Amino acid sequence: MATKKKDRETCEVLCEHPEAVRLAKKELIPARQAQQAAELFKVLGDATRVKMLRVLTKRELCVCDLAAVIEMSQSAVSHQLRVLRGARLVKYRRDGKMAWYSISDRHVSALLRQGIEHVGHG
Amino acid sequence: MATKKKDRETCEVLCEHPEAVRLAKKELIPARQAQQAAELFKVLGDATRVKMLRVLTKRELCVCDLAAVIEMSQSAVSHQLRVLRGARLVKYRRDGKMAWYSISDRHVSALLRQGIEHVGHG
DNA sequence: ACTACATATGAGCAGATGTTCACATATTCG
DNA sequence: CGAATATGTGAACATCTGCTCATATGTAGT
Repeated sequence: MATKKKDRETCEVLCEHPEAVRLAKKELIPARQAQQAAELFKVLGDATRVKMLRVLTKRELCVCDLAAVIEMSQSAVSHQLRVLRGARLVKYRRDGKMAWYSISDRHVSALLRQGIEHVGHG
Repeated sequence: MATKKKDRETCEVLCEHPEAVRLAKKELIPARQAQQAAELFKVLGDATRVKMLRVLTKRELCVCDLAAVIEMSQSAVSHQLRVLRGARLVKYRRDGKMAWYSISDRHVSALLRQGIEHVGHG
């Protein structure tokens, strides 16, 4: 915060296309929304979490099984599940000692799939 | 690297659901593909870049104008454009002193829109 | 109660990230 | 050429991230 300077006006004044700037500014996404979207993408922006989410798209798994599948320590997986839970990308269900996780909803798996497909044919 | 330990076997052996693990492992996304998808999402995982891409979805802009629109220094914007260019998320066109940028293709804007929409109604 | 097991979490650390600052490059105009 | 302008980039810096390790929490069975 407190990063807003008036220095920007220098640029605005010097810019070749004040009209384009004015129009683009009106279409600019609100900072809060950009931040939220960025945070969503940031959570998806880790190979471990991508693998986890991909697996959880297909089937519900407990923490230990998930750790075995992606070949990471239980601790690491648990930490990442916390992140995924915080972003509401996974569903959580407790059954005795076990904690079962699965993908949160169709939007999440669609977003994930779209990202994977985008690099897949590249 | 070199983080692969045989400790994992402990977990695999102890796990309650070896069958589920075996099946899930077969469906597991290749590490390379997960890494690429994660890198794509990582690039989208920054509020400044989200704002930039959003603006560039609507119209082509030069660096200076883009800096004015999102109220960031020209240098910061240029650095981020380098990242976006590296990920092939933006198109680049040079015209004299100016460099014009716009969104790369429909897939990118779709992915971006989907992320923004996902947080938008939350 | 105690033990065994599944999961969660805090500290610490190495590596990545995003901004600023200073300067380099490149193009246009006089 | 030299000055002005637009953009690109390296270094330094503070901050964030994801892992490991140790330990805490919670649950089931004896």
